[in-house]
Amino acid sequence: MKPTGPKQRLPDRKSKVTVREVALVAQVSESTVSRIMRNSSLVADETRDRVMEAARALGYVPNRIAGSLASLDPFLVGVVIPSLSNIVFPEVLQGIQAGLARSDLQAVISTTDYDMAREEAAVRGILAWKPAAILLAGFDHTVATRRMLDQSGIRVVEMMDIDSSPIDVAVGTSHRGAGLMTGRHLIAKGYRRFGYVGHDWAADRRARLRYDGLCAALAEAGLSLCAHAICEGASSVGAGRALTAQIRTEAPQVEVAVYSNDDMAVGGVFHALAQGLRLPEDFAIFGFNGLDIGRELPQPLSTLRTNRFLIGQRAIEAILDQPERPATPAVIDTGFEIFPGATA
Amino acid sequence: MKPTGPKQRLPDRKSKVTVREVALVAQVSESTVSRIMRNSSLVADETRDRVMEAARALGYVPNRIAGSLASLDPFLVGVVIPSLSNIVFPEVLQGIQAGLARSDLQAVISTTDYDMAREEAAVRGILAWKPAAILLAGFDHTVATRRMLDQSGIRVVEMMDIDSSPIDVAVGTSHRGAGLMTGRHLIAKGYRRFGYVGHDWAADRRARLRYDGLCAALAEAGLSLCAHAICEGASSVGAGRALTAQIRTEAPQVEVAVYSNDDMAVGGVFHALAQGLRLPEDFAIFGFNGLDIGRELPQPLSTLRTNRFLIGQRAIEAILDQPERPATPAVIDTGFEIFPGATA
DNA sequence: CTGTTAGCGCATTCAG
DNA sequence: CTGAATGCGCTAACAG
Repeated sequence: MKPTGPKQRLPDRKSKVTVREVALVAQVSESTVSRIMRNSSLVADETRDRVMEAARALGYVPNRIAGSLASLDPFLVGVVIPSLSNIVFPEVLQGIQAGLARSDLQAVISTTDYDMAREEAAVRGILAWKPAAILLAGFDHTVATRRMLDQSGIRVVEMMDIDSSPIDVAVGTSHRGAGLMTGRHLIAKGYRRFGYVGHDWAADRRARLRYDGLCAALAEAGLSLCAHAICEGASSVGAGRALTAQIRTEAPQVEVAVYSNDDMAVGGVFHALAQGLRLPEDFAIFGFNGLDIGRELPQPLSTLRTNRFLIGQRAIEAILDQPERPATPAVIDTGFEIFPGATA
Repeated sequence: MKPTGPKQRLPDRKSKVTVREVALVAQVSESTVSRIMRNSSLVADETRDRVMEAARALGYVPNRIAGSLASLDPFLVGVVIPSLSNIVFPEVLQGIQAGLARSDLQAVISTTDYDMAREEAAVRGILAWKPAAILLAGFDHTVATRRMLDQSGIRVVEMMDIDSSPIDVAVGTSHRGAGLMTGRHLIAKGYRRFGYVGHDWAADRRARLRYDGLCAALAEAGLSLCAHAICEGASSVGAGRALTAQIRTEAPQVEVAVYSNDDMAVGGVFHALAQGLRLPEDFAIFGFNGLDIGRELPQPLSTLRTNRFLIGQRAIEAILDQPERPATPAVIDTGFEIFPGATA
């Protein structure tokens, strides 16, 4: 009982099947296949079925490289972030992926290791794909990067921070404001002797902004920091733990330490735990970010919560809502809030 | 003193500058520009300089969409991972970015939320870009995904796990082996009453493999688990903490609990800390992954370390070393090791 | 509703 | 060493 109809052989591995093959099998023109693949209406159902069947049988996958070239429509969005080891960036990426889910855009992602020259290379490489938009972290870029971004005419989102003037649109929160709020909150709680435990500012300008805000708050109250402990390199639980030990030795009078972020602060809590210090009576700790881990500590970490997921999501929404670059730069503030916790 | 030569106006924002414009300005043919932009040798230095200058002045950015179409060379590599909220995946991405740094490939990244249908869509979307390779997590794919992957003929790397037969190449470690090693190690240390604290297996098959390995090790010694505590949904410090409280109540005889991963285990440590339990005398805790956080706990977490960064890096190296899919599937074992710690 | 005709911007033969 | 021609695979007007 062998069927007599034309047997459709499965395509060889790697044999490229294009609109042409599909059109031949379905007995229609290439344009018709193209229309159908792009859900263009105005196609007879019967034709559509025939074409879809042929496409399925052949395992046809439309070539977006060709499609994008022909239509000049963008199908990619570039993302350039400093790193993935700081948990906040994966969180931003989650928001980006969530925002992208309802569109047909895909993300090309590069990391720079906080190196502006690498950022420049990444931006150049991504612009070559004619993306719908490019998302970056922060406002520090080389002049060449800035020039490329500007000339590209595409939408540019500077994420995380809103303390400078954006090229196009900035999405994030005010880190100086966060520092200020931290200081005022702790002063209101009665603290007077402040310490600061931080990591390298060269790489992390936003940590510097928060520090500045904190100092401003102290100055308002006629106070100033009693002690500093700053490590080289990136923030980490280990560094926070070590620096806390150091500051406790060098400046035992400090009542409360403000940390550059929650990773560092968790290190501080671990030091306190290991030493049997009572928090916040013997020593108070205040972080920044509102990481999940902080909430699950034996005593929840006092910190200032920001929403990194929202930053990524809003960034995508902004470019989806308005694909053309507007005449004047905009700022989208994703805010922050004090999380009282129990360590300060 | 106005120069008389032809003034080169800076291009308008968005005015597309192509090889054509550069060729016109530099007084050469488009082919010559193309050669130079691609570092092809066989070009006179003088010509090269003239062209480069023109390109720079015009702010020319080669269009990779067109380039890729014309040359049929791939410039992208696709990455499809379940999520970014589990820290291990950003770590894998770090390795991927590191591996990519020395190549001219860029990564298109999609997340699936552990949904095989979304994985299928992501794979389809990425294959449309004709990537050099596609990197996935695990071995569970829809038949359609498998078919596309197979027919694409490109390199396919299945990451994380090496407990099944790969389509092309698998890079990761044996999770069943890890579970086995965990059980044997703890039995050798004298533990006899085991509990298990885990998260949802439906989403995380590797957790299941580790569990199976653990049970096998217990069976070898004529033992079996005294207690289970499993939560719905993803792993988290909070869940680990809550389930630890539960298992301590329901099965107080348990000497040691094996956790599905370090996030859960850290939650267990926090519970112990909050309850004033002595680790490991009153209760012992063993994790999986070897996250940084575990090492900085007041008592370092006993766990089994894997190297996620290495998985990503090796995956990229594999495809760079051998761009053609080999005849027979391969396995790259990135290994694991016991980290003794102090909690078990 | 469907087919035909032109490119998209570049890389790649080939000639010179 | 350089230029002219051809086409990558697809979409976008146009006709019909």
